[in-house]
Amino acid sequence: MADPASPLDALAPALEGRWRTATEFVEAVLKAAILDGSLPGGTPLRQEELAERFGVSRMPVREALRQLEAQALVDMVPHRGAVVTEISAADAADTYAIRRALEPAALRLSIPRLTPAQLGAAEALILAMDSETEAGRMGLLNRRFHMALYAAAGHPRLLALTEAQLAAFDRYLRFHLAAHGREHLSQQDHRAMLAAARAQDIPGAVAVLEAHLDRAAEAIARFFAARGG
Amino acid sequence: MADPASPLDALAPALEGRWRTATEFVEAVLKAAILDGSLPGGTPLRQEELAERFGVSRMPVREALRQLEAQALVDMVPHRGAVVTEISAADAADTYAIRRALEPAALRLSIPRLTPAQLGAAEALILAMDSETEAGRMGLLNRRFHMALYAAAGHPRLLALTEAQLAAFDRYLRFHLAAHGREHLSQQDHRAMLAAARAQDIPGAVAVLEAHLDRAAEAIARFFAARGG
DNA sequence: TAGCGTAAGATTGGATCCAATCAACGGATG
DNA sequence: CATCCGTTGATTGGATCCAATCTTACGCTA
Repeated sequence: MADPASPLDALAPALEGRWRTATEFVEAVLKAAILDGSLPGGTPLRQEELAERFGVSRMPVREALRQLEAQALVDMVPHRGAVVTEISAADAADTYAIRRALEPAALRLSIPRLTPAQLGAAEALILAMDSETEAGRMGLLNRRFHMALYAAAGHPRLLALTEAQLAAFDRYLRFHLAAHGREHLSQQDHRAMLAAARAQDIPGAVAVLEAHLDRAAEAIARFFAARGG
Repeated sequence: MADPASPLDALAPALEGRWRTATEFVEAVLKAAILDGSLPGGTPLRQEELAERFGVSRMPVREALRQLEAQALVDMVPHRGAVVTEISAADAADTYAIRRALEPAALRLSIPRLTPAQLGAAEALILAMDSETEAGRMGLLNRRFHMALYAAAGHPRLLALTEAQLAAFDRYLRFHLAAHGREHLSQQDHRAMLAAARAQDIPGAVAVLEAHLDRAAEAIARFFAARGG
C-alpha cells in the first residue's frame, strides 16, 4: 500500500475458479492481468510484492513466473527479476506469423471431424459476442470461438500451442477494439467461417480465416504506425 | 545408489557449457537426456533423487521440471510428481503437424533475407552430417541445419517455437536412425533445399521441405505400425 | 473372500531462512 | 571535473524445514 498507483493494484483475483495449488492461482491471475492490459509491458514484477499481494510466499510466485516466461508473457533475467514482456509492432507481427501458420493447419484438421454440437457451440459464441461490450470478455469469447472451430482437430499439442498464441494476441486485440469499434472484430468473417465449416468447405473456410488474420494483422500494424511505435 | 539400473544413471552432465544458475544446469542436462533417449517416456522423475544426483537442493529441480513441462517434455500432476512424456504414434503425428505448419512459414520468411554467410553455414552443416555417425550428434546437426535455413526469418518467437518442435522431434528421429540407416535422413533433400534457397526459389524450397517432412512423418508412422504402438 | 475404511509412509507443495548477485551511491584519485 | 572503485541496500537464487496430499498396506466387516 506504499505507492499509490502501482499497476499491481489492478490485480483483483475476482476469478471465481478454484485452483489446486497456489502456483496455479498466481499464474492464472497474473496471466489474466497481462492479457487484459492491467499489467502493461515493461511492468517489473517483484516476487516479494506479488507474494504479499496474493497472500502466499515467494515460492509459488517464482514458479508462476517461470510458467509465464515459457508462455512469452514475462521476461526473466537471472538475478535481475521478471518484467512483463513489451508489446511492439515487431512482436505483433511475430505472433501473427505464428497464428497464420498454426490456425489454418488446425482448421483443416478439424473441419472433417466437427460434430453438430461443436458447430452449435461455435454459433452460440458468435451470438454471445454480438451482445458483449466489455473488452476483456470479448477477447475471451473470440478465443473460445476460434478454439471451438479447431476443437475436433485432435493433436492436443497443436491445439495448446494455438490457444497460447491466440491468448497472446489478446494483448493487441485490446488496442484494436479501443481504436475501432468492436465492429471491426469482423463478425462477418466469423459467420462465414462457421458456414464454410458447416458445409465441409475446407478451402473456403481456410481462405476466410487467412483473410481474417491478414486484416487483423494489418489493423494492428496501422495502429502501431499511427502511434509511432 | 540403491537400485542398480536406474534410468537416471544415464545422467552424465558431461556437457561442457557453463550455466548461470543451478536451475539452468538441471534443465539443460535433463532436456538433453530426454531428447537423446537416455530417459525414456514414462520415467518418473523424483525431485529428491534428481537433487541428490545433481548435487543441488530440490528447488532448482522443481523449477527445471516446470520449464520442461512448458516444453511438453515432462508431464506434471499436482502432488503426484513429474514423468517423462510418453512418445507415441499420436504424439509423433502431433509434433509433425506443428512442424509442418511452422517450418514452411519460417522458410518463406527467411529465404529472401539469407546472407551468403548463413548459406555457407548451412552447407557446412550438411557436410558435417555426412561424416557423423553418432545418433545424438546427428540430431543436433540436423536441428542446426534446419534452423540455419530459417535464421534470417526474424520473428524470434516463431523461431524459438520452431526450434523447440524440432528438438521434440529428435526423440523420434532417434528411432528413425536406428531402424533405417542414416541414409534415410535424406541428405538429398537437405542439399535440394539449400540449392533452392540459394536460387531464391521459395516455392521450390518449400515444396522440398514439405515433402521432406512428409517422408519423415511416414517413416515414423510405419515404425510405430510395425511395432504395434 | 471381496470390499471398504483407516493408518503409515512417501512424495510433493509451500514457508522461512541464508547466500550470492546486482544496482546505486559516495568517496578517493587522476 | 570525470572516472574508477568499494561499500551498502535491495532483490533474487538456493537450502532447509514444515504442512498437505497421495499411495499403499493392513485390518475390520458384511
